[in-house]
Amino acid sequence: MGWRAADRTKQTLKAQNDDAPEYLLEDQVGHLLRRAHQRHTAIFQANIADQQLTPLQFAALMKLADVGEASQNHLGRLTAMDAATMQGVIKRLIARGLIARRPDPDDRRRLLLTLTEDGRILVDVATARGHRISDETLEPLSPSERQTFLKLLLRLTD
Amino acid sequence: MGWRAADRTKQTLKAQNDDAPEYLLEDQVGHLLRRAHQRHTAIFQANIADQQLTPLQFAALMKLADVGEASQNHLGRLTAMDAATMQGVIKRLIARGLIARRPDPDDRRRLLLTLTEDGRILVDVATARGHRISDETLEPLSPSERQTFLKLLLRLTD
DNA sequence: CCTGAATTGTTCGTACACAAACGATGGTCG
DNA sequence: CGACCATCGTTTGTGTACGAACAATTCAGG
Repeated sequence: MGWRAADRTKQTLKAQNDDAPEYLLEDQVGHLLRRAHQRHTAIFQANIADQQLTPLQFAALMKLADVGEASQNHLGRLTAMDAATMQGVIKRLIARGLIARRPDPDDRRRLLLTLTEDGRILVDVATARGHRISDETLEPLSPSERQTFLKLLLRLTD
Repeated sequence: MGWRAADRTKQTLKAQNDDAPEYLLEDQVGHLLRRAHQRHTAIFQANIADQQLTPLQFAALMKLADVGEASQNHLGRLTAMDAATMQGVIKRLIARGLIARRPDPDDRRRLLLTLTEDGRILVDVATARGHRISDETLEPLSPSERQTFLKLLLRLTD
């Protein structure tokens, strides 16, 4: 169709002459957040003692150590994980014997999660690593910049 | 050596009485980066015109519109995607007819990628959406705070 | 020229991430 | 009491993310 070719010409000219609506990927928050998160997980992998432990598994363990006992969904909310995602994370942690699951006597829908002895040991070892990972992630910033950044980042988190 | 045992005791006491070495998940950069990224992708989903288009597919399209033509690996580097990840992203974009692939005459290992006419049309429509998505993601911050945040975030991105 | 190192694209396996639908259970309110 | 609705855990399907291994190709050095 003739109009198609005409349109394409116009489009090409517009793209060449007018760069007002331009979109630079490297300036977009989403892309920067994704890259910063990528860098953080790489730092995590390099510094966490246990090579099998992932950031989400680590978060679940630490939070469980914090609250002592919680149902899957509750722990998921505390760690910002989807129920379906939590399903897989918990399954792998149970398979490794780091957490245990027992039915809630007061609510037969719920499964209560607790750390096992091995889980508690791992948490003790990994806590220092966690702080080191956070430090190394923020290493490009000065102390005051870190504080500013974390304050602003928190406000972009619902 | 005596000072060693003394130090360890001091550490243990410190750990028991003082909760300085405690680990609060919600204060850790990695967790905050993850949650901010989650929130951004939710905003993306809600605001991008095409419901099938994902953030990564969008990034690949926009970058390809920017550079005109690139091999898979090259486009992957430009968009911070692993070669294996790029594989899947490109496959889906080709299946939807948004990009085309042809062999590089100068290097038979390479496959050159370009936008199709449909891809170019989608890019034109989605550019405004992309800016709106970035704005809405940064909405909790004031203009000067946004500038500060983006500057600091960029420095945490290798 | 020719052998070894590097690059390109592919596949496989594991682990998030989330929408959607499901059965089982629990609480509420008429 | 009984219908209704919310919540809990599970499964399925699609789409990132990346390490690892692979064949084909290119390139650099001797």
